[in-house]
Amino acid sequence: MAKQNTSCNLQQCREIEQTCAVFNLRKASRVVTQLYEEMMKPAGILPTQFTLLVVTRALGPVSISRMAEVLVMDRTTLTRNLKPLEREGLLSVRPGKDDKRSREVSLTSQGLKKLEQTLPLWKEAQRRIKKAVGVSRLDRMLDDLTAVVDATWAS
Amino acid sequence: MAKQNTSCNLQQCREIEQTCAVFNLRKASRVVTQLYEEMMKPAGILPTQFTLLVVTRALGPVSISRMAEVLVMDRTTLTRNLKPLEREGLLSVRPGKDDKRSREVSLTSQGLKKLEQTLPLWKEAQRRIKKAVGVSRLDRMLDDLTAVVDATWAS
DNA sequence: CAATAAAAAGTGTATATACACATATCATGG
DNA sequence: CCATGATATGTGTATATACACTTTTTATTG
Repeated sequence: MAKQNTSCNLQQCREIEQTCAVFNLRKASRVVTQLYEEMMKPAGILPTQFTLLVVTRALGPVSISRMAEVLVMDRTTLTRNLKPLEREGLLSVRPGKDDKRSREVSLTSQGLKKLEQTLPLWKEAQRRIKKAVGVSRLDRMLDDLTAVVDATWAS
Repeated sequence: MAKQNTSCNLQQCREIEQTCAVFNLRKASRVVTQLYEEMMKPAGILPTQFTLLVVTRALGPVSISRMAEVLVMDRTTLTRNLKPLEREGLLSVRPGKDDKRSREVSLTSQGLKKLEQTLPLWKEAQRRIKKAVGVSRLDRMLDDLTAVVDATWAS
């Protein structure tokens, strides 16, 4: 009897592709990021950057650490991601008032303008993906994604 | 009457955070990637790299373009992502036999060994996330992620 | 108050991602 | 057979991501 490889045979590798959480999450992220990038191109902003503007608007002047916490993102990643937006004058990052260690991120008037300009494009992207996968499925997935973040973060 | 900002007010920005597909997908990707990275650390391999080994095993000797297609990843991204694995001797990338333009990716014996070594760690990571969010929810999410990829890719 | 621990942030390095552009090879029609 | 378009890949550049390490400032404690 020819002995099959017991571990990591073809069948098993196919199963991994289908069931691996990180692979499928990253794959979906790539695809959806592409869609939003395409839609937001007229505004000259990337979806990741749009997110930073939105969060800055929501949190008001906010420290980098606090913002990273909300984004569930490494602090140093955020520091670098702020750079292009700072350069474009959409955000300002200034020394904190009370605590000289901290720096506070604020939306500039240009940043607000960009936000307003991008909003309809974001809405159109949301409409597209809703239409493509269905509202109920999308809502369910958003709910599940939040659950995954909360549960994984906690563990 | 003090006029509120009609667009991009605080309330709206909070709603964007909660409903934005790309933001929530990327956030979940970050968190889950961290978990798998942590679990796979003993094997000295990153989850993204583990995925490439799995796909190479599943597809056998395969061209870069074909592999990128399966991964739903830009071809040039794959080219770069193969580099560390090639350097480590886990994959080989050699000129194609028939078509001199193409290059074929294969798993080396070291690569197979690494795959077998990492598999139990991957399983443990899968177990962890299943336990954290529940099997039914995870299965449902994987299903939805696939649907999103298919639907978005098509549109 | 001085020493020391804790907190906030930045930098060096490495990987992941994709677009625009360039190069090499293959296929096809005259 | 050769010109031309299609195909397979690589490179330059830019952003996204996080870890290890460092620096600066604040808080704690003896």
